[in-house]
Amino acid sequence: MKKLDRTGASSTSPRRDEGRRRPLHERIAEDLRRAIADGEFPRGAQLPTEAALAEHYAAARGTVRAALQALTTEGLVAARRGTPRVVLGTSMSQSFSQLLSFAQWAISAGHAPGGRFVERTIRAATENEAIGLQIGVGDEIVHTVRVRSLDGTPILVERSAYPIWASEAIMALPVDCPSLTAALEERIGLVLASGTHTFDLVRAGQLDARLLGIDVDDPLLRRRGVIRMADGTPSEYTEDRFVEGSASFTVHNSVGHNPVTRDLPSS
Amino acid sequence: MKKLDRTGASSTSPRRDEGRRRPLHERIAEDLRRAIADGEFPRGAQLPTEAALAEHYAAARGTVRAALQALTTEGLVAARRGTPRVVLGTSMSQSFSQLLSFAQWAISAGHAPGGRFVERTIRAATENEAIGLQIGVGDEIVHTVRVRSLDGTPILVERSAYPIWASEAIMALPVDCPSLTAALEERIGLVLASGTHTFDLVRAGQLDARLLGIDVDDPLLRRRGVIRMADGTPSEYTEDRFVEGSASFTVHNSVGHNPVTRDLPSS
DNA sequence: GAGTGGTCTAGACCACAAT
DNA sequence: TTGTGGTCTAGACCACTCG
Repeated sequence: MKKLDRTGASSTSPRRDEGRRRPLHERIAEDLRRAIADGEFPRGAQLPTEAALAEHYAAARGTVRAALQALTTEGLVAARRGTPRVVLGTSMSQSFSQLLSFAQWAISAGHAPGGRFVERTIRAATENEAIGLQIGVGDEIVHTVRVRSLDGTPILVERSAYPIWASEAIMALPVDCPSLTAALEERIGLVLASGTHTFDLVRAGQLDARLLGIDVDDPLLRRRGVIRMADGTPSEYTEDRFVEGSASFTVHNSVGHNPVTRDLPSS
Repeated sequence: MKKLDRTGASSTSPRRDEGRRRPLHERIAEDLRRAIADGEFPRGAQLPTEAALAEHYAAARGTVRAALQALTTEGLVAARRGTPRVVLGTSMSQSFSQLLSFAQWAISAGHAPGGRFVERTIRAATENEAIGLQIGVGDEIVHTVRVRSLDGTPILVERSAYPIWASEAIMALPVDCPSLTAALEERIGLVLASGTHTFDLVRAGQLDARLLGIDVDDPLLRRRGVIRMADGTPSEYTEDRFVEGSASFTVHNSVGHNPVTRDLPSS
């Protein structure tokens, strides 16, 4: 347990919101994640006890438990009464923003993301879009279609609906825009906080086939979902269609924490 | 907020492990889930404050926070400093066991689950199976193939690998077994605690095509994953292949809680 | 300024696992 | 029996939102 240090947050240059001291339980969680990823606690190993961690960080037990609970919900460790926690895996979840942003995910995976607008229009919301964005059917939205690529190869078509208050910022973007998430955060301070994602299988339509260079009947892995801001207001309703073999998605769940739902197919 | 009562756990007949009094924070969370599902707190509504809930349940604030954190990670509510929590959705996650068990999910959705063994053999583990079960390549496992149906219609083929210590119980099961999860819990006390699931898209092979009555090239939605016991020991490695249009899966994530990973395709 | 949720402390008792 | 994690309490201070 030598590597666990409390040094974190080297406040060399407090840029923007960054330099702000992070909560202790987050730093403890991060230390443990790193220690696990570095192989200090390999799969199957026992983590230090709550008491040991509390003493090491000079923290109360509740603070340590908050950190450990985070690791538990991430599927990294398992807990049982009577024995120290056990390491389940060595590196699982990526950062939150990496799931919400194709571009951030691609970069972290060592690939070059691309995004090109095929369509940008203002029109009335369909029923699915209205439900997702929590507005009325027929209310105006910004509708976009983008082809997104990895290292130059197109792998998905993205259809998105945005609330009308985002129209100006979206229309002002260049046609080639690898990360809309980053652009909107920079331009209008839009910060994402939570999301809901549904996965199923669809056939390519004529548009998908043409944009991706595949057959009209070829299957695509579809991810649909709503992205929300911190107060729960939806900021985006998106449908991604991935080419066969281009991506997969992994989820963790446990007794005390269940983010996944199985559903009968909807429209 | 009238409906929120602390009565729960009417210990009329403490059968098996059931009558055991549940933790207060779980009962609070359950009350709130029910109140939200019943429309008492519709989408967009504000939940009672932590202080109000603490007084209502005669509980400490920390206990109330534990309950509210559960709802947050389930994607039901969002929290911001300075204002009461907001309801995001009215019913999202199902119980944990419903994701791990096809049968329990089907029943809760009002359908009749079916399961028929097509194969039960003991053989050496493939590489994928060995990694999933954390054993050596070539170690003996129990391999099963089952066709599973909903209301009589076959909708998926399930291939599973179990550790050799489960072989006796599995071989003893009848050919028609709607819920293997329930059977194993009853017979050898196997209780599941956590899981990891990966979703992608594959083409049916000859076996799938024959069992499901589809074409060899038809696409299937694949769910692969490991199910674990409370101490982290893997008890099952499973690959499900769903017929197009027969099922979809939904996930929630948020800034403080990120169960989902996006991956490049693996074998 | 009043009230909210976020963080943290310092205890306590319990159920359970290992010895 | 000892030590673990699970639960719960009763405070405290802070950052933030809202009127």
